[in-house]
This record gives sequence, C-alpha cells and structure tokens, in this order.
Amino acid sequence: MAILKENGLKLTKRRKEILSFLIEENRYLSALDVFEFMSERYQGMSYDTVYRNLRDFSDLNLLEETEFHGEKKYRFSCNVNQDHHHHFICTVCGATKEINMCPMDMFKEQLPGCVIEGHRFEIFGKCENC
Amino acid sequence: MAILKENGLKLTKRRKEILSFLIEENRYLSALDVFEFMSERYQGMSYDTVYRNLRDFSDLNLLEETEFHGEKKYRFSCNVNQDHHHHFICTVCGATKEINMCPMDMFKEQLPGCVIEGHRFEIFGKCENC
DNA sequence: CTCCGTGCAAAGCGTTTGCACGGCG
DNA sequence: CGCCGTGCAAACGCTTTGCACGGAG
Repeated sequence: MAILKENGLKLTKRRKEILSFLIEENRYLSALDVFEFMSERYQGMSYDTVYRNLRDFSDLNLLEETEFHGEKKYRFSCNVNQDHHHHFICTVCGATKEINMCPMDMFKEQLPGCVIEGHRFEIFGKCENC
Repeated sequence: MAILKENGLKLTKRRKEILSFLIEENRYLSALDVFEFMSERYQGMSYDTVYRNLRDFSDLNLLEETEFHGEKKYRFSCNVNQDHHHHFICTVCGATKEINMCPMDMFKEQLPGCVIEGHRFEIFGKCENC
C-alpha cells in the first residue's frame, strides 16, 4: 500500500477497502461489482469514486485491466504476481487461473517491418464453480 | 453475397458498398471509419444504418469483430479466410496480418474442471506503413 | 403491393469531468 | 489548515431502439 503514498495518493478508508476487496476476490471484477460491494459498507457510496480509484490503481499498475470479448466494460483484477503471465478467465464469475505458457516464446518474429508493441492471450470459459 | 439473401436480408446498395469497402480495406475498421467512407458516397447517410448492417453481417459470421486493448469501441474486418487463425493488428491503421500459429495447439489442457469455450490471441504493434 | 431497410431522433449504458464540500495528513 | 478525496450532477462517446417513410423484390 506504500505505493499509494509514494505517488501522492492518500490512504483513505474507501481506497483500502476497494483494494482489499480486489485482493481478496482475486478475479476480474467490473466497476459495478466493486460499487455494489462498497455500497453495502458505505451508504451514499458513489460510482465515480469507484471509477476514479480503479483508474488510479490501474495507472499505478496495481491492477490488471481487460475487456471480456464482446463486452464493452472494463474489468479489473489485482495483480499480485508481477511476472509476465496470461489467464484463463471464467466469463461467468471472472475467476482467473494463471497460465505460464506465453505464445510469444514460440512465436519467432514472422512480421517483417512491423514493430511489436504488445500481445494478448486469454482463454475464456467456465471455471469449476460455474 | 448470396448468404444475405439466404438469411432474408435484401441486397441494397448501401449493404453492397459497406461489404465491398470492408473487403477492399482488409483491416479492422470502426463503425465511424465505415460511416465516414459511406458519407462521401451518400449524403444523409446515417450512423444507425452502418451499425445495423455491421451487426447483421457480424451475426452471419461475415465479419470478425474485436476490441483493441483499452478501446471501448468495436472493430470489424471482413473474414474471407474461414480457417481458424489469429492476427497481428496495427493499432494505428487497423491493418492485419494473419498468424497461423495457434497457442491452443501448444497448450495441452492444464485446467482441471474448467470448460474452455474460446480464446483470444492478438499481437499489437505498428505495421510497416505506420 | 408488401415488407424490409433507412433516416431521424432519442434513449441507453458505461465512463469521465466540473464543482463545492469534507476529511486526511 | 491546506489540499486531496468524495458525492452529486451533468456531459460524454459509442451503441441501440422506436417510429414513419421509402425502396427492393
């Protein structure tokens, strides 16, 4: 949590709770998911605060951010493991499982003239609980 | 184009032009891209018509649909090659290059209890023209 | 001549922003 | 006590929908 202070962000109750919740849940959540959880604890909790904080956390690389295929909303998940990895993602509950294989390791530059800036590899499906 | 008729869609001038444009461009385009092109040909061309047709084409699997990472809008590209494949995608112009390697071939089910429903593998970067 | 396709307008959804108050440090 | 964080409200961008007219079959 020290990272927050280092970047000039104050350690408010709401921030702590949002982060704790994401760490505890350990899966991809929408802003609405977080908002609903927070609303149970703070009456009058506002959507904007959730968004702003998720955005701030994400900018500090505390979170992983993705969009499920065909969905237009952002999904956030707390990034404890800083190593490069990919995910199996449950499209029902957002649960993730780390996949250590990276297709880029197998993929030897067959793109003459192109500058590779990033990649994305995600497996979607239903986890054992859904 | 016969597919349209088979599914009860009429062959209108706008439809033909939208499809031709997508085939000719051979890259991921936003609805706005298509709208702007169409507007040059038909004054009074409406956004809704573009959307409706892109949606219809996509539902008939005539198009590939994706969202660039961090973008909230849909991108469409005409799917001539029906074989399973992945893409290098230029984040500037939307140009694509087919990648024949599929990471799922290397990936032997290490996800006990999970039902795999789909996957996504995309490489992002700049193409030789951008 | 009958429907489907279209343009127009408005609504919808998720997200972002401006402003003034309130609480952390 | 200064400034960042927050709630409220409104705006935003992209997409979708309802309705009545117009064109394809």
